[in-house]
Amino acid sequence: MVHPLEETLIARQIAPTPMRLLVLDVLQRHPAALSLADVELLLEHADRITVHRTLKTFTEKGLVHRIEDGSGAVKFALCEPQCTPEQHHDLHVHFFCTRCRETSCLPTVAVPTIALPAAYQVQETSLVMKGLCAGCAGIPTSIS
Amino acid sequence: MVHPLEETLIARQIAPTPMRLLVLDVLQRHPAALSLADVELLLEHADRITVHRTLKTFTEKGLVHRIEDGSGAVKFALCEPQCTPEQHHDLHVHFFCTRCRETSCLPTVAVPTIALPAAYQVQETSLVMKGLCAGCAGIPTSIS
DNA sequence: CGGACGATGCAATGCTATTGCATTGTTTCA
DNA sequence: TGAAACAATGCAATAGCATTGCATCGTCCG
Ligand SMILES: [Mn+2]
Ligand SMILES: [Mn+2]
Ligand SMILES: [Zn+2]
Ligand SMILES: [Zn+2]
Repeated sequence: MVHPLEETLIARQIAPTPMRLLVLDVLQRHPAALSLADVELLLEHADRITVHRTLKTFTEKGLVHRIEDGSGAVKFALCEPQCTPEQHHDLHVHFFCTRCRETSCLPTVAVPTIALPAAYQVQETSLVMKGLCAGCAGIPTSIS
Repeated sequence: MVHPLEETLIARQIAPTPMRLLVLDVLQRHPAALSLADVELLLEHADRITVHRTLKTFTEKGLVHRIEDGSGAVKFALCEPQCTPEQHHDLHVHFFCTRCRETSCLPTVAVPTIALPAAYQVQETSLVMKGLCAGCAGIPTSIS
């Protein structure tokens, strides 16, 4: 009997090393998407470069997807189980909160199909909405 | 009679300095969105920092909009005449070509309205599509 | 004239991402 | 088992973009 975290990695052809299990664990525990710096902070003594290469491997194997939210740092979030590197099944909208700077996947909000002039060959669509998240919406920006 | 470029700046409450006129001119001449480095290259002897602050001023005054295309560098493109810093009227899709790395505004392709769970307060929507542009679509990636 | 203000330009810094390279750990196979 | 082969790790260094600090310059009043 293998640990569930190990199974997840093995299913994606990723050798389950201690560091990778730690990174996967922290990704699973956190609802919001995490940047490289976030993971580094949450894994107190992890080397930044190793985490970077771990996230790169995860991305290449279809375990996580990259989110460019305009915050300056790329965020990472777990993919759906049926995702592969070639074919992603979690083509959803992402939300970036301008107050708490957290980025979330919105699995229930699919990216709509957009028709482009025929000359374009679309490979990928990224839809990021910015504003106040559920937690921040009720809080005024400052007490004045 | 004032020069048309000067009129454009004055209409946006921007003092028409020589540097600003040069940056506006290069933005008008180029169909694709330009990064800070692009403008710096096109304006041979311009100081990088001054161009940076010029683009920042233009953005704050509603003359240009920022495009985060995931290329690593923010791109800038002219807004429609009726845009203001508070209210943009050019909420269109942007296209990033993965081959020539050019980013274009698609003024004819509007960003669709996306319904989010009520708790979210949306301020802005960014929709970037990636693939091959009209010019690059016909060209194979390499001769093999 | 002289101060106030904005614009400019050089230097320095911050932040994120990435590469080089030596070391360590693990698997393979004779 | 033992050595080669390979993968993973960690430290150092570098690259690239963005931003800030600060002194200077120019212009516009008063
Ligand atoms: Mn997601
Ligand atoms: Mn645009
Ligand atoms: Zn928030
Ligand atoms: Zn192209």
